[in-house]
Amino acid sequence: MSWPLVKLAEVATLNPRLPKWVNESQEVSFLAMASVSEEGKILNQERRILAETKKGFTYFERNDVIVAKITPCFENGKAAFLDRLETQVGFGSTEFHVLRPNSDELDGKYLFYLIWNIQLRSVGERNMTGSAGQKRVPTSFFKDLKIPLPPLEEQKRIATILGKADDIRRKRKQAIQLADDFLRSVFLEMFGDPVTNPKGFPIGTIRDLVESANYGSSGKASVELKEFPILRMGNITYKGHWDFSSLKYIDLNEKEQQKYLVRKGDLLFNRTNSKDLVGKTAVYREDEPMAIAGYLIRVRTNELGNTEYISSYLNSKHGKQTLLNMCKSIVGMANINAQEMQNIKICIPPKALQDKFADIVDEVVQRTKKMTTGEEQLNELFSSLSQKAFSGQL
DNA sequence: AGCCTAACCTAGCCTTGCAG
DNA sequence: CTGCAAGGCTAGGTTAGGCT
Repeated sequence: MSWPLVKLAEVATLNPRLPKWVNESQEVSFLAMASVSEEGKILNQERRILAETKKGFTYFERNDVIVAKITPCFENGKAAFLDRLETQVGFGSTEFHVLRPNSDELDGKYLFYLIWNIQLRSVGERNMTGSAGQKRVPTSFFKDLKIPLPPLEEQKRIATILGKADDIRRKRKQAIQLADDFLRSVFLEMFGDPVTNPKGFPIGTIRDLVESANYGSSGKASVELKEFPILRMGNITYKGHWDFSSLKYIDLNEKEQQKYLVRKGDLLFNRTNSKDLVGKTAVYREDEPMAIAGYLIRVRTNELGNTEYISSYLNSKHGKQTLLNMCKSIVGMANINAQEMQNIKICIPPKALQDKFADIVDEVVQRTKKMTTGEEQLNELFSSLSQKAFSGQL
């Protein structure tokens, strides 16, 4: 059975105008673009008095659906169903479209999942208008959008099923976060707080643990497929994880391969970035070799150190603070060179203890990897579930 | 006249290439 | 090796011009 297709404009109001009854002294929730997550959630609701809200901001109400219109927020899935809006009336970025379902015909949560599904598939992309760098989805896209419209009760059923699938997906994400927290507490338990060094380990510098610290290749990275993927600063996340989603490539001769390839267990350090992001650190844990760009430093340890220990140290709260303090008084951009990085003070626990910690990290990482692939499968499941739901096969 | 939208502008941050 | 300038990208602010 497939549902009748109806123009969205017939069952919802698009970008409604501010009604007269709204009072200037009234308190409203304010949602900037950044307060809506790509998971379709509201992150924080700022409270403002309406009179202080500058003219031109977008008006919406509780139970509306808002969708980012500007690229890339649209493609990234910035949208939300405002059932938890803390005030009846809200304002937000001008880059939102507001969709207000007619309550007797269209369920808000159903509409949200429908729109979100379209967003994540970027069906709207070809309808975007504007200059190359600044594209937006025009209102006409939503006005003319034909949506499948089952009876209200059926819409609610579909929204509930999709909501549950979405919850499972989110819980999986939380589990991955928990693994992170777990490793942090294992670190603390094994080595103590690095500030107070309660276990009385000898204190040295990272240099004491390092065999070599080399810069990467300054060769130009190419989007086209070449012999080796090349890791750039964006591939290391702030938390010290890997994001291989946008790789570039490079060819290397034999000599360069020695210098610029990373292997399992190498530590990588981002030496140039903004103040907050300089010093992003992660351990490379893949089997196949990759190259590194010039603004990354490849660190290999000697018989006293394990890269997992150093990485966890630099990714700890204290480590992050240390890095931040090192690049003080530099505006806009910060550098920490290979020497300065090796000057960082660190406790030196026995190698066996560091190795034991690395084994635990390894085990947790392997398990998390399985969960991450599970996460991808869940994303696909959710996606195909949505397809089925909206075509009347659920 | 007032409203709305597409187009344009900009600040601030992030990346990258490259000179010394 | 290293620091830095240039340029790109994103979110969000402003404006011109068309429509009612």
